[in-house]
Amino acid sequence: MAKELKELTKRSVNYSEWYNQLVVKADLAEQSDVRGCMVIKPYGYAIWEKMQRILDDMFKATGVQNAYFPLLIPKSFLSREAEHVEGFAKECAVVTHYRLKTNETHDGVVVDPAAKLEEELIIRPTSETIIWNTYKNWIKSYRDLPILCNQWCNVMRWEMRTRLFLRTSEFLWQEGHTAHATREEAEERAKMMLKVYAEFAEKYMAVPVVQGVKSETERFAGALDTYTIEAMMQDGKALQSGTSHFLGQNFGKAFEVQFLNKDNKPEYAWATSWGVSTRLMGALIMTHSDDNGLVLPPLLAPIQVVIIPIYKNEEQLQQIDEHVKPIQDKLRALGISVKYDNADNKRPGFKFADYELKGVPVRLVIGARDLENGTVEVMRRDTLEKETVQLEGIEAYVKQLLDDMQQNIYQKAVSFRDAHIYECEDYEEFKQKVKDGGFFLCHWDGTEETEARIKEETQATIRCVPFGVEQTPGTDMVSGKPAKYRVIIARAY
RNA sequence: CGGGGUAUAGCGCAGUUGGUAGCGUUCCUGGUUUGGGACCAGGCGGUCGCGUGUUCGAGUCACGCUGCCCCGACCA
Repeated sequence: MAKELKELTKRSVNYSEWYNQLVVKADLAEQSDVRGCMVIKPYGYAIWEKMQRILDDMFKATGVQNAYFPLLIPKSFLSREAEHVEGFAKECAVVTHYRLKTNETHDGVVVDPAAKLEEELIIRPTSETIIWNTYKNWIKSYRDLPILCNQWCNVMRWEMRTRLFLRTSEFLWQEGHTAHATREEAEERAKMMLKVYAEFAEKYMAVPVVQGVKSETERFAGALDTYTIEAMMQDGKALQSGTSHFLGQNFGKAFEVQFLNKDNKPEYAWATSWGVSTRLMGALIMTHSDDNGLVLPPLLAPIQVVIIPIYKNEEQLQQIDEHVKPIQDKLRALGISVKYDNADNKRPGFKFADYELKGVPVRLVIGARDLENGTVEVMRRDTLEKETVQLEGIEAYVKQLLDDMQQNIYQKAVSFRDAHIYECEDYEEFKQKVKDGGFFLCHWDGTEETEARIKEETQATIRCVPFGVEQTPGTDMVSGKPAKYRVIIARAY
């Protein structure tokens, strides 16, 4: 075990491989035998659960309620909205039969051809269609609006190439779907949810994000506007971490969702949808981790503090066991999750390395030396600094330390990102620099041609038109045409 | 679906001009250890991806198939 874990590739050598090994060795997830699918292991799932719980509370604070809609979508639903079907058709899993039978040699099963479905069912790649088909029955009057539903579920998109957490055929996510009486209200909701995502990313995940709006080509299939949060990974590539779509009346019209307004006139409902997925786990891992393994922000760490005893014999261990109990109780009283690892089959050095690999924020070490002096050794995962402190008041010390670490991890990520955002006016210079990663603030003439050319020549794409950036008109670096504003261009996952 | 690689023990690998399977690690047992990934001794574990061919004989050679990995296209 020991040496096997030690062989974590350095980030600088091969970022992709480092990421893969980290996910597996930190016990977060592994590749399933099922093509393109992922097994999320208990430790990884514990982080996802924490994220879910926080997000869920944030949604509810804005009036959203949870609901659940079917996994299977009749094929015809998907074709109601032209752009939507165009966007997803190529990656849908299709259910064609409902029964198996034993084969002729009785040593296996085959699909029963007699059980062919009249209309094929699609495993949802996203639920706009089935939800709007349902909303049709729910919405008659302006008094029925708004409808603010969210569902936690799995979806399936048959991707060509998959990567743990970042892109898997099946993934877990939440998808919110709202219906409104006015355009303004829907647009406001779409922007509101983007803010929720941004706040969650920065406050809890300690992942700084750029908020913005997508260009037309990068827009969600069927949306009028797609708002996005873009995070920067440690290799300088962008990761689209959450999106919120203003869908206009496209789905209202496609599914004939009409309501009578105050003037007793029929109108189509206005829609939004928004989602974040287990991809956020990828963002979390790639933003903070180092060559020793995972670094978790305290607010999301399943284990915030691990206590490790150092002992020479059984008697000493018992002494330490007794000694640790009140410390554990005091920490727990402050809402801190603590694990005391007095397992006898692993040596301290192994435990140190293992909990670092798993990103546990704080480690307390207690040995004979500490028993005598009334002290404890404290190690913080973000800086790997060790310090010996008095046991008296340790709980307050740790509490403060966890708060500091949350801030420090965030600040570190902000500094990294800001150091890799460049304003760029020259296309040749851009082509050179973009290979090494980073976000490039460039003037864009707004044409698809320019966008396509950049993508083809550099593999970089327009991530978004950023909010909160002072925009001045300029000249497009590719076409030389006038540009109204700057966009963020980067290579992306 | 293109371009490149790879397939041998749970994992990571070696295997020479073809001669009948090996190393490291994990795991199990016992003992000594324990302030940064312990050591010693013993043990379990393999139709060499699948198929066909060449040969007295194939992990090794030839042909076909399949899986996986990496790089593109697609995408949260």
